[in-house]
Amino acid sequence: MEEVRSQIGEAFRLAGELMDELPTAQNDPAYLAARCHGVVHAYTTAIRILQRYGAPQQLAGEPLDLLRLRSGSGTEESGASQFPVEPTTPAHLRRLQVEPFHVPADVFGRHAVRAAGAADFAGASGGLLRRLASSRSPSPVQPRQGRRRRESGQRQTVMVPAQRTGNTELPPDDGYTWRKYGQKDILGSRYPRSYYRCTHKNYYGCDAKKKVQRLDDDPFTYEVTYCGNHSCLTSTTPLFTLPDASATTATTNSPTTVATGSALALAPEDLLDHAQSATALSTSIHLGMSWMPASFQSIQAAMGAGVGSMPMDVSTAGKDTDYPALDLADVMFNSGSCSGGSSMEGLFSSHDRRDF
DNA sequence: CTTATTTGACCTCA
DNA sequence: TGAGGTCAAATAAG
Repeated sequence: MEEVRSQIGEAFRLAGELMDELPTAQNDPAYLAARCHGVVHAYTTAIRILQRYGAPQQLAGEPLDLLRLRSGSGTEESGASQFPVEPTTPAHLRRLQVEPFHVPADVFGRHAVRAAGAADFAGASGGLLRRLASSRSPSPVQPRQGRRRRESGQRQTVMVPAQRTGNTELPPDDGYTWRKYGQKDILGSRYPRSYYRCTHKNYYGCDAKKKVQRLDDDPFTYEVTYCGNHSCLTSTTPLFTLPDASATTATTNSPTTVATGSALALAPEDLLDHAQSATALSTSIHLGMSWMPASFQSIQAAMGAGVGSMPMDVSTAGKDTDYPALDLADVMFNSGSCSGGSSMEGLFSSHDRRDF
């Protein structure tokens, strides 16, 4: 249940951040879409956890099913109307290596790597103080075992643009939560390389890791190398299958979001199954993504009328005024701050009493 | 109190 | 042998 709370809280937090960023990011639909992806992902993860606790499939899947696009009602199925991924310097987004490995789709989000970036590049604190302390009392170093570097099996390198709003020095987020465990100056590189592993390593034995390094010739682009698969709970959730993943709009989306629209944890064969069979979950998410473009127009419209009214604008601007998803959105966006306190209780007080 | 970050030291491998 | 990857103590932050 803690994980559910965590995921729901994360979704609220992301939604709150998204609201805060709307004024500055309103002209960046690709970024906004990525942020919305993050919110959906958090909720989806919570749903999957709840399903493990025995929530009926139908009930647990409802919120996402509510996102399902009424295929007959819109024009979103045409490639040209897929959400407008900004052609952000395609050269920066190209994939360097193509191996049977897949990176998360949400490379533009930024919630997961907490505060690492600022500290990374500002060069903070603890280490220096510790150095001073340890210099006074150098402890004998015990030989340690198990530092294996081998397992260079699955590896994938992608180029990710730095954030274009807020703190551009924050390393890119990919929808997972990472914990930094090292930083290294690389020979011939102006910028250090940071090493991250999955936050859930200790809980789920998740071995996913990534290296993040800024490019020498383009400090606003990060080279992110993913190593290993996520085996943790949240990360096994197929993140997003972007609309074109199954066919139609390969030319309209950025290479990164197109080619990498699946979770790390998915093996190639899984991806095929994933794309072909379109499981309930992925379908819901998938269609939920398709729901975004129309919303953007509403968001843009809402900008002029005041952000606070956005949820209602979304509901009224959409073709389907009975979009049940809007109830979810309404809850999300009307929940006030992302701190989640009272609104979270409002949502889950009854569940808590059920003592999962 | 718990969790994340920093960073020097240590380990592996080319 | 040295570059790159990892560990873990010290520390910061919430």
